[in-house]
Amino acid sequence: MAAIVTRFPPSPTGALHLGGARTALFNWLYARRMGGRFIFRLEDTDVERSKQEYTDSIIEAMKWLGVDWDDGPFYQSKRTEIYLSFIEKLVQTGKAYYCTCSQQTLEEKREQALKTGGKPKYDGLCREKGLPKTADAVVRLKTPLAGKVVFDDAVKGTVAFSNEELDDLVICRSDGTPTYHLAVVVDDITMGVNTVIRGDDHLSNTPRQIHIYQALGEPLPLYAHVPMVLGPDKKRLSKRHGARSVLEYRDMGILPQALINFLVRLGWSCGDQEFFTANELKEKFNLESIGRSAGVFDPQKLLDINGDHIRAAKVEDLLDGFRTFASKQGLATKDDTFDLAVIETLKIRAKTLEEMAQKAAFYYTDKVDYEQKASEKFLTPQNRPVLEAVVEALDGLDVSDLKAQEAAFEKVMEKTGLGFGKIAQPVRVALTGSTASPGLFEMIAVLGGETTIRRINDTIGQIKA
RNA sequence: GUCCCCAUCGUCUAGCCCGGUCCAGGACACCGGCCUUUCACGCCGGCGACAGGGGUUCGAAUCCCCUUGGGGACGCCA
Repeated sequence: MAAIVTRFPPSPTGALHLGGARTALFNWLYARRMGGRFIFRLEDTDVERSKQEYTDSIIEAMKWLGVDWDDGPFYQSKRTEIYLSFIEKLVQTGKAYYCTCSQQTLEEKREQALKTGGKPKYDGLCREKGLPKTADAVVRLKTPLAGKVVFDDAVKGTVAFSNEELDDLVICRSDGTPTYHLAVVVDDITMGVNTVIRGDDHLSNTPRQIHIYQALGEPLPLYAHVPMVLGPDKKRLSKRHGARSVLEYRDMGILPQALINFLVRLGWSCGDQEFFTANELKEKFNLESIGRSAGVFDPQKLLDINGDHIRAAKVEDLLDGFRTFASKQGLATKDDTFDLAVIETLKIRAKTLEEMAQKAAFYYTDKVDYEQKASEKFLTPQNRPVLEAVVEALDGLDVSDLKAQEAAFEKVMEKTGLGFGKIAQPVRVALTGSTASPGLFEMIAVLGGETTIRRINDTIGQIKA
C-alpha cells in the first residue's frame, strides 16, 4: 500500500483559527501516525483577499503549535502554468468548454431560480456551442447530466449526490486564473495527496471535485470530512466568538500542547482518555474515531486542560514562557534558580502562563500592595505582636530548611497561644498582600529570610498602633 | 427553495458498526464534603442525557422509517 500523503491547505485570507488548526492537526497527526508525508500549501488564488501578513501569521501559528510539514509551503499563485495546462487538457478532450455568459445574466438567473423555488444552477447555455477561446470567456467543466456520484467518506460513510443537482462549474476565470476546485484537485493530483481530511463544509463540494478527477482520469483520494467547530451559540465559529486566532491563545498563556490536546479531543476520542501529549497522539490518532457531529468550543475546558498540561510540565520547560508573560506585566525576573522556584510554587495554581505571571508579581516587587479587605482583616493592631514574634523566630534562621521554619512557627504558636492559621494569614498578607498564595513555608523559602523579615517589618511599621 | 450532513447530561464525549452485561460510563462547569496555613491541587459524593413518533425484535441508546431541530453547500470565494 502506498504511503499516506495528507495536506493542509489554508487560504491566507485570515489568521489560523481553531477550526483550521484542528484540520491541520488531524492531517498532520494522521500522516505521522501512518508514517506518511504531510504537505503544507497556501491557497492564495484569491488575489483580492490573500495577504502576506496572513501567510506569515499562519506559518507562525503552525510553528508555535509544533506542526511540522514535510513538503512546502507551496503557493498556488506560483503554479498557474500547471493549472492552465490541465485546463487546456480538459478543453482539448472535450471535458470542458468556453462560456461567455455574463456574470450579470448569471446572477439574475440565479435569483430568479431561487425565487421560483428552483435550483440556482447554471443552465448550460454555452455547453454545446463549441465556443472558441475569447478574452472574456471562462472555462466550465462538462458535468455529467445524469447518474450520481457516490463515494465512501472515512467519517461520514457512503455519501451520494445526484448529478442533476450539479451544474457546470467554472474552472478557469475570465482573467485566466484557475478557480479553487480546479486548483485543489490539480495540486492534490500532482503532489500525490491521497488522503484528504477537511471540514465538512466541503462535503457538498466533493462531488464537483470528483468530477474533475474523473474528467482527468485520475484516481480519487480517500476523503474524511470532519464536523465543524461551533461557537457557544452553536453557530459556526467566527470573529464574533471572541479570541479566534491560534496566536491569540498563545498570547493568553495557553501551552501549544494543551491547545493540541484540546482541539484533537474536540471531535476525536480514544475511549475516556482526556489528557494526551503530542507524541501520544502521533501514535494513537486515527480516522475511525472521529465523531460525526459538530462540536461546540468550550473555553472553560481549554483552560482546564491547559492547567493539566502546566501541572504535567517540568518547571524548566515553563521557564521561557513564564518570563515572557512576567516581563509583559512589567516584572523583572531574576536568575534561573529563583524563577524556577517561583514557578514550582505556582504551577498547580495557574490555568495559564498569564495567570501564573500575575500570581508571581509579589515575588518580584519591592513594595507589597495590600488588598484592602485582606489588610483590614489581618493587618490589625492585635496582630502586630504576632508579626513581631514571627520576625523574632525567623531572625537568623535558614529558611530553606522547611523543618526549621515549622519549628520556628511552633515557637510563635506557643508564645502567642494561637493556632497556626491565625498566625499564617497575617504573615501571608504581609508577604504577598493577599489572603491567597502558595504555601507559607515554600513561599518564605523562595523569598529568602532577609526579604521575608523586611516585608514583615514593613508591615508592622504600617500598622497603626 | 433544493441538495447533503448531523442528533447521548448545559458543554466535550464513551457506548451505536457486531441489539441484551446501560434504570447509560468518563471529563469540563455547577453544588456539597474531605484534606488543610489561605488559594489551588487531590480525593469522595451530588445534579444532569439516549430530540419526538412509529416500526422490527422476546428485548433498542444501539437496526429501519417519518417528524422536528441544528449545521453545511448551492459564486468568475476558498
